[in-house]
Amino acid sequence: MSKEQTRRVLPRSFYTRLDATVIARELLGKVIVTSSEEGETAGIIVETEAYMGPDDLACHAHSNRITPRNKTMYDIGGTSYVYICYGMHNLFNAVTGEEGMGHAVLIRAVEPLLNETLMVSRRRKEKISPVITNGPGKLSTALGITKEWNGLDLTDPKSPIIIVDGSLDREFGRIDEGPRVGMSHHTKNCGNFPWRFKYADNKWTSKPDKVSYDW
DNA sequence: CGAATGATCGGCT
DNA sequence: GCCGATCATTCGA
Repeated sequence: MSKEQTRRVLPRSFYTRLDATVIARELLGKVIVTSSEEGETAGIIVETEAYMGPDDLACHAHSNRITPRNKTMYDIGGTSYVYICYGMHNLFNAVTGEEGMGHAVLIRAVEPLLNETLMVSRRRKEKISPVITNGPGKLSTALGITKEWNGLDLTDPKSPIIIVDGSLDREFGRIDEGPRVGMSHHTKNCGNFPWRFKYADNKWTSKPDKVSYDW
């Protein structure tokens, strides 16, 4: 990563604000940069979901419960929270809020920006297409994110994973809001909170691509 | 210690 | 659209 990009790492103050839905929205268009021995890769965030602490039944931090898995969710905003889902997928979140709050933003899709070749090969595919990064598990594979990167400081330029303000000369258009994905068993209340954010006209977003309240 | 459960994905119909 | 893979994690006995 260039010196110029390093200067644009999102600062702590970006993450420690309230609430997570604001940050989830503002993370759209920002850039995740990862580095490993394999090389450097980067993607533009095009889809996010907010998870908010004790009152959000779908959040790992609901009811303020603390377990070995979710404890980094209570760290200060700007920390990475990576966990294994369905026994095989690494899901990447940016912790938000102050220490102890248990808020985070899940990154659900990115648009490849740097080193498509490495991302395609990590996904064991032949060519670049949205299937490389259009899901939370997929983008982690493409960017080389594993649970070993849980608890890292996303605001430290020396971290293997950081989020920068790409200052991209791009117009991303309208933002869709809708219910979060995978909430079918949370129909009680939190299931239909409109805490999923995505660019309406970007082909790199995940499925289901329809934003609906028909349930 | 055993059973149940996923903030998913990919293959198949 | 449906379904099985696959296992870390959590919870209860």
